[in-house]
Amino acid sequence: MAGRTSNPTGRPSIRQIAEACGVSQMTASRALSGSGPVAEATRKKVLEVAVRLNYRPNRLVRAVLGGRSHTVGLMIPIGSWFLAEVIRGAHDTLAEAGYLPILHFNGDGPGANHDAGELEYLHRLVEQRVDGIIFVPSDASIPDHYLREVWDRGLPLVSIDRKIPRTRADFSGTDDELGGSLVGRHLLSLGHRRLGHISGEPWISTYLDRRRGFESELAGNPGISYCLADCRKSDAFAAAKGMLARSDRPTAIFAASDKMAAGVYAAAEELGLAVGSDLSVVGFADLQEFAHLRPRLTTVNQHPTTIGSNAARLLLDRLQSPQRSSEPVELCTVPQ
Amino acid sequence: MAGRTSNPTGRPSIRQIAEACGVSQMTASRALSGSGPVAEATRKKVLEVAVRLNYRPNRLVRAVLGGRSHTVGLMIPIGSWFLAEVIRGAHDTLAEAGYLPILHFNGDGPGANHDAGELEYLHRLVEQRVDGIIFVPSDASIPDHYLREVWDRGLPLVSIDRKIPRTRADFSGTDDELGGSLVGRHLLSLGHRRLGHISGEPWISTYLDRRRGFESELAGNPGISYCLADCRKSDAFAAAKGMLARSDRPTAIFAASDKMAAGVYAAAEELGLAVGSDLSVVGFADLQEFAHLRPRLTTVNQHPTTIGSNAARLLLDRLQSPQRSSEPVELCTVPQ
DNA sequence: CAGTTGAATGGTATGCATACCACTCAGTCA
DNA sequence: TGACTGAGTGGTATGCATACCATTCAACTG
Repeated sequence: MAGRTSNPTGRPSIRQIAEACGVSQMTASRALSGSGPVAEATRKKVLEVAVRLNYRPNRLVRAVLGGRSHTVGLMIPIGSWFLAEVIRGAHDTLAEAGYLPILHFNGDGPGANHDAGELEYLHRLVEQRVDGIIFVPSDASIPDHYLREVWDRGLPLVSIDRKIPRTRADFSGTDDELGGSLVGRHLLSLGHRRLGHISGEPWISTYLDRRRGFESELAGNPGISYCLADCRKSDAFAAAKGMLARSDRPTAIFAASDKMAAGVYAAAEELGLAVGSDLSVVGFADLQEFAHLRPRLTTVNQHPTTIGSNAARLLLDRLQSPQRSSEPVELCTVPQ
Repeated sequence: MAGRTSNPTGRPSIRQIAEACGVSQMTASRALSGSGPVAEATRKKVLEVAVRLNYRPNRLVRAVLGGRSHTVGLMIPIGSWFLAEVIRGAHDTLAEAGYLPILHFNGDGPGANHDAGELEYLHRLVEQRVDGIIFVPSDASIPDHYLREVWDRGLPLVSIDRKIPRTRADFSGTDDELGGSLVGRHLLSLGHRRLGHISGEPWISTYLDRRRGFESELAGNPGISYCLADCRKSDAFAAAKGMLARSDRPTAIFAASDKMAAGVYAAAEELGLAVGSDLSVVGFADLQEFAHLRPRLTTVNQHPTTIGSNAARLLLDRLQSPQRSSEPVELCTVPQ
């Protein structure tokens, strides 16, 4: 029963329906979209034939005609549970608004080479005529020129997790400064007076903000000793070992990410220090990957699904009221 | 310098370029695609103007004309590290072949209600004219009628991780039977003679195959005592407790997934049994979420990126040589 | 010089849904 | 009866890149 009609694509178009019913394409279109007067008998017949032929309207054509594809580009590498949850949040909010997310990222996750891959990916999304782009800035210093290119096309941009300077992109992430100060308050309230902080790449806003919040919280208190290690994410183990080998070693360390916190655990183990009694460790992110660390890691929840959902919301707002002139918007989740 | 031309979408089309150069659209098209003879001077001018106007070809139009969108629907809920890695693998392989993945899944992950959401999502992907669909069957028994609808449109389908009966879909997953037998062999070689197995939902091929492999490995050996718990994923804790409370409790338990293995750990802890000495536990999946279990969980690596990549490869093969008649293909990664 | 290449170009149809216009025909009112 | 309404329908243009055909004009061949 392969009663396939003879159009090139082999899929039923509105024309097949019209021909099968003996009406014009226009009438069929009106009946299907309910956007005009159609005789009841005609409407019934068209709908019935549409169901029988398993007709589905072509969103691509609508996109070409209307100039909106109702798709959004997600340049988010799925490298961690955190980003996977961001994607989930963004997807759900977009889907509810009738938008579909197109995933396209630099395979190696944040930190991969930009100028080669990422720019090409961006172009592919533009060629696919996405209505906007949600992206995670890479670890490298951001070559924002190509983002400007996208903005110049009138495509709204939302950056996730990290703010990027000098670019007209909205932002969705955690209130990192508040998060850092919460950690400071927490450790002080536990009675710690010798504190350490292991920060990340110093050009990433995320780490700077957490550090600022943490340090400003300590600043008001007398009798505090504080040491700072300003390192790459992957060097946390070495940095922590250096910090813990000192005679006046800190009794509590705030690691700017959970991954670094795991490095601190490892360093403590190597030096024969017991996390929990000899040393308190606080992380940042509440990553599932580290949920089984023992003793359990104290950490800051960043609500990644909310971050993703907020990003989608920001984008949808731009799409629904395109006042291009308005300033970038920042939407932060409250940590912990 | 908003020298924007006056076309409705506000984005430069090939016509803008042609007009700006004083040539026909055809010549511009030829110059840009390099698909015909163009005078060197003309080509240079067209390319220069294209760069200046920041022209990008419209893939949607190409899709409408050619009947192929070069997009693939990914109905894969990002609920776990495993599936996130599958998505990553599929993305990378698709991207390399010039295809873009469109993500669309039932927000609640596997196990969510099918007939309502999932069918609508499927229709949305069809309306977006994806060239094929990669999907993860849900926990529920599969109502495959709507998949048949997709297949009838000529869209290739690939199912991930779980085989679904009576449906013409290719399959990419782990060789679960082999995996199960590997676990059996491993535990026997360690000298265990009292073995337990905690299996999952009995209508999911994954669990059945692992169990079959495991049991057939034990079958040839004399003097083995074996007990089986056939439960839902979430009941593993209770099942393990029941198993371990018996006087002839097993010395080794094979849990059909890492999550269940975590349940076994918890049960052992509650009963005062030490994992490692009193009890050996083996999981299945090698999930990052459970990488920090102590003592370290013995588990079977399923190579999720390879599974995703294989799924994409199967789909691309179908798209490149559309012999619709050929039988479903199964591509399995070798575990461990 | 008629005729044949072939490079370089333009013209037009294609796909598909929809916006906008025009038309027919019944019924209504002055 | 002529002018009007409005439901129901068809015609055609729209967007944009490309496939295919037709044309021009130069440089050749015989």
